Amino acid sequence: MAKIRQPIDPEKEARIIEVAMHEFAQHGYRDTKTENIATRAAVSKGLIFRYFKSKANLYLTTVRYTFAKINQAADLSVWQDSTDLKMMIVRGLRYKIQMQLQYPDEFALAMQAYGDSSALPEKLQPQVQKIWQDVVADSVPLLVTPILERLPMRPGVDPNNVRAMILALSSFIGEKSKVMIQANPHLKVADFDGIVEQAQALMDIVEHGFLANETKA
Amino acid sequence: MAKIRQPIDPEKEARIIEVAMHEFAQHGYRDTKTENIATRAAVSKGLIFRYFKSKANLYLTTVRYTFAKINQAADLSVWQDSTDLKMMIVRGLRYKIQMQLQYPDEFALAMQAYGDSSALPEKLQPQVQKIWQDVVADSVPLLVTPILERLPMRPGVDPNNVRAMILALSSFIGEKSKVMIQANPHLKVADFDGIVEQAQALMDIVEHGFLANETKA
Amino acid sequence: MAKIRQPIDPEKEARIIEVAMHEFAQHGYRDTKTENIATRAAVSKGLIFRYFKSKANLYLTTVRYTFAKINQAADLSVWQDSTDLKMMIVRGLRYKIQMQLQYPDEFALAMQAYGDSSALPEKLQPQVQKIWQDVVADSVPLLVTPILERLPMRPGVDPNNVRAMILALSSFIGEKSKVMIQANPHLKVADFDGIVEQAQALMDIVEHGFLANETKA
Amino acid sequence: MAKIRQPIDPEKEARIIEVAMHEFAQHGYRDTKTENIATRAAVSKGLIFRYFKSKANLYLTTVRYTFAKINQAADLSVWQDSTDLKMMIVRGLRYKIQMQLQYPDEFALAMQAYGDSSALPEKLQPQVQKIWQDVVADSVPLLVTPILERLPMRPGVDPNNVRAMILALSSFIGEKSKVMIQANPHLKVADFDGIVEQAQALMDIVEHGFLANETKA
DNA sequence: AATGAATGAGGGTTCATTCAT
DNA sequence: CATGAATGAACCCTCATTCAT
Repeated sequence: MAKIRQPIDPEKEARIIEVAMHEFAQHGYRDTKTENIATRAAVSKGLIFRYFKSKANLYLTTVRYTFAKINQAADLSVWQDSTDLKMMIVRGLRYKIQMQLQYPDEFALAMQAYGDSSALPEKLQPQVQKIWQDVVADSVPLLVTPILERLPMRPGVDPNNVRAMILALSSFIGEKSKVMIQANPHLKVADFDGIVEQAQALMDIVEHGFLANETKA
Repeated sequence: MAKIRQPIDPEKEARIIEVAMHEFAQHGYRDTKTENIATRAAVSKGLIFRYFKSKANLYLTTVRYTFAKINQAADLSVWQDSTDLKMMIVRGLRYKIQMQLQYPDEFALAMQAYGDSSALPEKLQPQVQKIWQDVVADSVPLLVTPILERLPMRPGVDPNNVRAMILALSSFIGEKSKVMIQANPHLKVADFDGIVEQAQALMDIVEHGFLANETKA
Repeated sequence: MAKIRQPIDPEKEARIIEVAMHEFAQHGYRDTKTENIATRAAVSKGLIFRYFKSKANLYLTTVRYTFAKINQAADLSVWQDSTDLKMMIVRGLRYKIQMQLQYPDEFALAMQAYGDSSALPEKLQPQVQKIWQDVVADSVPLLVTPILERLPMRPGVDPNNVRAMILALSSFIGEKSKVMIQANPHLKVADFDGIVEQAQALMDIVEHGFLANETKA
Repeated sequence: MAKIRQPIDPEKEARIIEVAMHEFAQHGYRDTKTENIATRAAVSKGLIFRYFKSKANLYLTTVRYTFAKINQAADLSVWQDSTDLKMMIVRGLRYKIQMQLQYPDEFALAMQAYGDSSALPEKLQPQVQKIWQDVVADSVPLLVTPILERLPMRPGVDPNNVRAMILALSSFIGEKSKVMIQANPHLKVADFDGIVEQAQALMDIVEHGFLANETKA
C-alpha cells in the first residue's frame, strides 16, 4: 500500500505557469518578479523553485506551454476547407484575430519570445530560439499548400514564393492587429473588419497583380 | 575666436554612446551594466552619470542617436531614381542589407526599440515609442510613391494597398536577413543574393499576380 | 491554539531597532550605514529592508520606538507625589539623570531628533517633528501643576511663568548633565550630586528670589 | 622685484566662507555639497580645496569665522551699562533677537555646531567642541557680574547660581525665538515683544521669588 | 512536501577629491 | 594660480535563490 509519489501538484504547477505567462507577457522577463508570480498563483515562492528549478527555467517552460496551448487551441479546420485563397485568408485572419483577443497573454508571450528579445538574459536566447524552431516550424505552408495546389499557377511562378508572399502578408496584418490590441484590449472581432478587408484587397493583388495592361503569354 | 565652451568632451560622449549602443543592442537594457559601458568606453562610471544623468536617459539618448545615424547614413538616392519597382526593390533591399551588415548594432538597437520591448522598464516604453513616431514616420511611402505614380494601375486597385504590400514584403525580407546576420555576423552582401532574388520574385507576383488565365479588362 | 502569524521575527526586529538606535545616536543619520546595523544586529542587510522598507523609515521607526521606550520606562510617580517643589525638582532631576545614564543612546537619539536636526535629510525633518508633537506634548506642565496649585503664589506672579521658569531650569540642567555624560559615559548617579544641588539652589532662588531687603506687600 | 606671493585671493576666500556658512546652516554638513558652494560663490570647485584642503576643514574654518563674526558684531555696550538686571535682560534679549534676525545663518550655524551634532562626521566633533570652548567661554558671566555686584544679595544666595539662573533663562528664551524665526524668517523685532515681556516676568521671579508670605530676615 | 523568512551578490547613483590644462 | 572634467569608493536598495522548520 505504498503511497504514490506525487512530487508535483499538477494544479499548482498549472496555476504557476498560467500566472507566469501572464506576468512575463505583461512585464517581460526581467521585470517579472518571482514573488509576484507566487502570490498571484497562491503558492509559495519556494515551490516555484522546487518545481521549476530557476526563474529562467520557468520562463522556458512557460514559453513551451504557451506555444503548445496556442497550437492546441487552434482549430485549423476553420479555414482549412476554404475553396479559394481569399476566403481562406479572410477566415484564417479573422480566426487569428479572434484568438489574439481570446488569448492575449499567450500571443504576447509568443511574440516576445520570437522577437529578438534582447529582453532575455543571454543564456536564455538560444534555448528560446530552439523552441520556436521545434514548434512553429512551418504550419502556415502546410495549410496553404493544399489550396494552392488546386489553383492554376501562372507559368514561371514558384509556389514557394506565393507561400512566402502570403506569409509576409499574414505577419504584416498580424503586426497591425497586435498594435491595435495593445492600444485597446477590449476590441471585438468586428472592430478588425477594416483590417480583414485590407487583407482581402492585398490578396487580390497577390492573385492578379496590380499592373494594368498585362499581356500574359 | 574664443574657444566654444564644451560642457562635455564630445569624443568621450561619442565613445560612451557608441559603446552603449553596442551593449544595449547585444544584451538589452536590463542586462547592460553601466560599469561595462564605462570600462569599454575607457571612461569612469561617474562620467556616464555626469553626461547622461541616468541609465534610462543614456538609453534614450542612444536610441535617438542610433536612429539619427541610420537616417543620416542612408543614401536614399541609391534607389530613389530607379525606373521600375523591381529595380527599386532590389536596389533598396541590397542597400538595406548592406547597411545591416555595416551597422549591425545600430539596426539591432533600432529593432529592439521598435519591438514591443517588454525588454524596457515600464517607464521607458512610451518615451521610446515617441522617438519612433518622430523619426521613422513614413519614409517608405515617400520613396515608393513617385515610382508608383509612373506605373499604370489596374482598375480597382488602391495604390495604398500596393504600398502596404511592398511594406509587408520589405519587412518580411528584412526579418529574414536579420536572422541570417544574427546567426553569422560575418556574411557579405553577396551572401544575400538568394534573398534579393526572392524579393524580386515576390515583387513580380505583386505586379502581375500569381494566377494564370487572367482576363484583364 | 494556532500559532499567531508573525510577519516578522520580533527578536530580530528588536535587535535591529536597538542597534539602529545605538548607531543613529552615535553617528547621526547620514553616517550610519545599514550594513553596519545589519552586521551588529547579526542580520542580513536585506532583512532590514524587508522589515523597514528603507533607511529613512527605519530611522522614523527607531525614533518612535525610542520615545515610547523612554516614556514607558519613566516612572512619574517617583516625583509626582512630592510635597514641595524643591523635593520634586530634586527627585525628578535625579531620576532623569539616572535614566540618561541607563539609556544614553535613547536620550541621545531623542535629543538628536528634537534638535533642529539639519542632521536629517530634508524629507525626514517634518516627519520627525510630528513624532515629537504627538509624543512629548506637555508632560512637564502636567506634573508640575498639581504641586504648584498647593503653593501660595505671590500676587502678580503668573503661574505659567513659574512653570516656564522651571522648564528653563530643567533643560539647563539637562544640558549640563548631557555634556558630562558625553565626556564620560561611565559616571554614576552620585557623580551628579553637584548638579542636583545646584538645581536645588536655583529652585530656591525661583521660590524666594535672590534680592535681599524685600518688602513684600 | 620679486612678485609678492599671494597664495589666496581674500575676496574669493571670503565669498566661499560666506556661502559655506549659509549652506551649512541651511542644509547641515552632509547635505551641503561643495559643488553648490562653489557655484554660489562664483568660484571653481577646485579652488575650495586649494584654499581649505577639505570639506571638513572648510566647515571648521566656517564655524570659527562665524563665531568670530558674531562676537565682533555684538555691541556689548548696548546693555552693559544697564542699571538694573531687568533692564539689562530686556536690552540684551532684544539685542540678541535683533542679531538673530540680522544674522540668521550665523546663529543657525553656531547653534548647529553647538548642538550635539551627530550631524557631523565623527572626526569633526571634537574639533568643533574645541572651538566652542575657546570662543564662547563665559561671555555672559562677564557682562552680568558688574551689575550683579551692585545689587544686594539675599544671604545664602550664591552669585554664581544667580548667573546660572540668568543663563538658563537666556537660553530658554533664545530657543523660543529661534523656533519663531525658523517658522517665519521675516519677523521684525517688535514681533518678539511678547517674549521679551515674558523674560521680564521671569526675571522678576528670579529677583523676588514666586512664593508669597515671605519673611525675609 | 511546502513555506516564506533570510540571504548577499550586484547594480545604479552620489559626491568629495584630484589633476591635466 | 585657477578651473572643472574626471574619478571611483561608498552606499542604498533589489530580488533570485536557499534552507530551516
